Amino acid sequence: MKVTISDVAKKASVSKSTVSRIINGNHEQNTQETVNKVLKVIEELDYKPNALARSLKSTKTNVIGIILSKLQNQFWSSVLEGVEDTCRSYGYNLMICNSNEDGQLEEEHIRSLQMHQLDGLIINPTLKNKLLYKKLTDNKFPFILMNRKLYDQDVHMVTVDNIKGARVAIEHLIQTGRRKIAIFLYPPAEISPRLERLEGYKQALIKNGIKVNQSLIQIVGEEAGEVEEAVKRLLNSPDRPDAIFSTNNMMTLSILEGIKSQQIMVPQDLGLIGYDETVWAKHLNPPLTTVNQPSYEMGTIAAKKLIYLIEGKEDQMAEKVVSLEPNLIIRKSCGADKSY
Amino acid sequence: MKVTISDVAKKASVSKSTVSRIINGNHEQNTQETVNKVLKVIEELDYKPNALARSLKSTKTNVIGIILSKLQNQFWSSVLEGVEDTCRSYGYNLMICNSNEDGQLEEEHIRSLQMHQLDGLIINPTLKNKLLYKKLTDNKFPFILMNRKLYDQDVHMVTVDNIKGARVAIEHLIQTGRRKIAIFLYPPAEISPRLERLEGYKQALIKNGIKVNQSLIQIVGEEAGEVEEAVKRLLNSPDRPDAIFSTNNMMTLSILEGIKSQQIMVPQDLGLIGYDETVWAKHLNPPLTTVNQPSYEMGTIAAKKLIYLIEGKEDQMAEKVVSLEPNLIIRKSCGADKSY
DNA sequence: TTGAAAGCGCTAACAA
DNA sequence: TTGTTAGCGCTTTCAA
Repeated sequence: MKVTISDVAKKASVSKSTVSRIINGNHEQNTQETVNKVLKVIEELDYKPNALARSLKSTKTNVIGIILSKLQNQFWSSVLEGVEDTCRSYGYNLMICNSNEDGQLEEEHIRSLQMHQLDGLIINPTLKNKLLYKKLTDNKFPFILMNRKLYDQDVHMVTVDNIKGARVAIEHLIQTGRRKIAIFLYPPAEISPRLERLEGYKQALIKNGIKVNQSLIQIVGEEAGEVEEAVKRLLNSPDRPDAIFSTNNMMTLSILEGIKSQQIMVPQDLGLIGYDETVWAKHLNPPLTTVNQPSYEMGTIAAKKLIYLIEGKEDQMAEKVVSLEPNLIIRKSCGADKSY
Repeated sequence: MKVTISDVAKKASVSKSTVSRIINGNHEQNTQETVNKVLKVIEELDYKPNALARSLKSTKTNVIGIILSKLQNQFWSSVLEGVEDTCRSYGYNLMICNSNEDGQLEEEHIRSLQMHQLDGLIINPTLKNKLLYKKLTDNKFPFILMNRKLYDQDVHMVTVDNIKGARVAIEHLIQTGRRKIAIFLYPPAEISPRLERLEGYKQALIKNGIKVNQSLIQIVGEEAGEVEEAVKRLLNSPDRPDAIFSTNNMMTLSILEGIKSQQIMVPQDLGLIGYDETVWAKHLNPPLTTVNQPSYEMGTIAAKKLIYLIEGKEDQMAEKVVSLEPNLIIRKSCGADKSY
């Protein structure tokens, strides 16, 4: 049997309002006696306030939502941990959805989460239907976009400087003597991390007087095997590169696979830098040089931003668009460390 | 401005009950005319029913909760994906919490989730306070335990056969000529996957007439560096093993680290098998032989079980305790594949 | 075929 | 210091 505030009130011989005041900590005016009495009954009955009823009145649920895709990617599970930790420390619960990069699904999730009256939303947007975010803004619904930029709307975002991430990686390759550097990308479409990494790649080349060679820009599909095939093709072409820059951590594993099948040695014959630091990067053969993104911080910052927004503490909040800094973790795969 | 059922009713010149019937699909008795009229207004106003109010009446939220720890471990993110996919396909939302192996925190999460009137809970239990699960059972609160067994209570569980997982791994090592096989474990306490993996290890040895050597059973703490140290110590002791069985995927990376620092070759000098298949296992040097656990299935099964339980479809549900089968993925690190 | 009204469990304004 | 009451947005019984 569910125990409600009325049960507590009855058993303690007080009114519901008194109980309500006490469970909400507004008992400055109550006798210590009543407070103790009520607290005792709450304990005895193991009374748990119904958050639904409370929220219905207060129009505040203390629940936020997060819409992600590819949970299995370590980058995202790390972001999620950051969000979860922050939510807990601020007294919020978290609802999680997986959009799977499907715009339709993303829309359904947003709708469903709004029906549950969530206080706000953190989204890694699919960008398939930009009207979605526009509607949220129009409804004054608090939300934060993460990782991918929405260029033409003035919304809160937490991103990483992807131009810099790519530039630093490519410049490092150039400094250690590589000249024919290939970049591997999933189809950029309008996805800013992909576009920006390509941009950073080009900037670094141009700045160092190296001509951008279109055939070294490899845009590959996400189906199994496509990356391996592209690597093999490229390594056997006249444009064979002396280094590869991979822009995704899963993709890097496939690239390695492709390289190995060609009996090519990393880093002697080919330098390699991957995007995203992971637990396994340093255990690959050779240990992988990576561009590290502050994923956990991205989660904590997005969550804090959202909570400030919800609680009207815009003053405590950083700029509307936060851009985090990536950094290069140098190991052996890029060839800078000559101890092989 | 929030639009409520009253707004719709007013604008459509019908009563709230009529609107309610229509949004819930109970409009067999309504004129097609009224239905269309109301639907049109709902569209125009972009009306979204308030799930809080609805749930307050119906005492059903269509939200379930999951309490995990170590989200960053691929095993768990894969489980989570299974749960999420299943929830979506059955029309449930998912609240996620991280217990961080902290019994106190676990209790707070359960309490908080119950306050939110969740329909049920999936838990990877810390087992720090068994009364917690007892109370859930006493309250007839639907919940499923995952991965770790609760031995002395009759509850719903989805687990993997860890005795078998370990046995298969060890038997494979024995068959390929290893005799001095070490096992690395985090402190087992009452955690069934750890206890069972140790049990499977012993069973396999005994069955093959190999004496269990206590100094080859390495129980190591979870602090950074402890595993590496233990590996180094063991490899330089008189009891130096000819194979190592790692019982955790993170631990395996540390073991590899320790091995490398000793200039020992895997698998020539030392065979190695790790627990849990991961995206990176096949890319390690040498490619890692692993015991694969059906993690995604564990998630889907746990979620389905819970939903059946919530919806009173116990008949469609498998046994109260489901045990899944692990399988060995043979690569080079164990030494069976002699192509080195 | 539709509507009126009670009530889910809680909070808060107002009254005592 | 405490209680009474209205109402949050919805569903559902009962009546029309």
